[in-house]
Amino acid sequence: MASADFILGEFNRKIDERFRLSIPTELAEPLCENSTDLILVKERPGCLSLWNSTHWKAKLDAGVNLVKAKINAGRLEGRTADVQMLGRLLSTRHRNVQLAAKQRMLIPEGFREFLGVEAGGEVLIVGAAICVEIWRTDAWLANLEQQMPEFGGLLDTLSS
Amino acid sequence: MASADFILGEFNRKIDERFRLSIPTELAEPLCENSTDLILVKERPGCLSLWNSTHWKAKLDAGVNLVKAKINAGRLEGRTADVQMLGRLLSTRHRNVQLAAKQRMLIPEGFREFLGVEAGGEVLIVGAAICVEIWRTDAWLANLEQQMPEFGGLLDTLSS
DNA sequence: TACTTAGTGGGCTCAAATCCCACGACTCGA
DNA sequence: TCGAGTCGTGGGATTTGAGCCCACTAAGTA
Repeated sequence: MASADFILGEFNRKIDERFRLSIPTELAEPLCENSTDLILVKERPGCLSLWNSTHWKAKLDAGVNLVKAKINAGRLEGRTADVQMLGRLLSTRHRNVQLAAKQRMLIPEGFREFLGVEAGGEVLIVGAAICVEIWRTDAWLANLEQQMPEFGGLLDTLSS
Repeated sequence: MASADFILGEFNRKIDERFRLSIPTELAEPLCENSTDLILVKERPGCLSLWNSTHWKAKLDAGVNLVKAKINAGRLEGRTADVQMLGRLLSTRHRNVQLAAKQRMLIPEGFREFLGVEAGGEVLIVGAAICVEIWRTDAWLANLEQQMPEFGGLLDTLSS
């Protein structure tokens, strides 16, 4: 990964009548270092994340290759169901999207329901260091309430 | 930290119809030693704090840079979710602001609700030794009531 | 009193965010 | 096969808000 800076910042945005969302320049720029190709991922109900596609591929391939190696080595014989589920998730969890002019992207069918925001609704766009997250407002608040107290400890753990 | 003096003093200020707030000269001067760049932080509901950006960076960057270094070294591969959470919290907790002419700053969207003061409302600006705090009046009073009795003991502990 | 300085209000401008419309591809049913 | 409706895409028009600047006022000072 480039020794890039963390992607940080918090913004309010409205979703179009046609489910388009414009990403603020501060976040779009570091995200699209080399291409306007992005990966949209279902994180949890009420939250999607956006990744630079090359970073994402690197991250994903590493994991997938490990699993493949294990399968080939016969080390997942008894775990067929788990492997199936992994495949299923790989299929549905993420998708390529493009940033069009004005940094606009279309939130595809399937991701709309997951995000849970109707056309014309509001979302929060948040920099999450290595990616950008799109939050339904109430999910964001609930999550924040829960995690804010952990902040100090988290920095300690990760940096130690 | 520079062997600067403590930043002290208490002032009433009005927040503009446009959410502008002018920082008293006594507090703004020591805060802006070298630049008009400041960091605005969400401390607790009803209270924001303002930091000299170089001091703040020193305080935070130490930890953050460690995390960055670990990421670049590939040592947090399995901890993506934690890194994301850290970034998310970094994004929402603080933001750069600038002091314009007359030491006026704009309280950004997101911090307004947190402070809980509507346009045209009153706040207290308080020097807190190493930073400046902006308080909603009632939050300030509640806090004061609770902490005042501890003052004597605190001075003893910190100075001994 | 005249002058200076700090705090506040408000006008102007520019850029960004949002609104809105038009076009073309595609689907579906008659 | 054709027309109507839907959806993705592009781009112009409008609005909103942040930054800049100036004017007014009140308080402190010579």
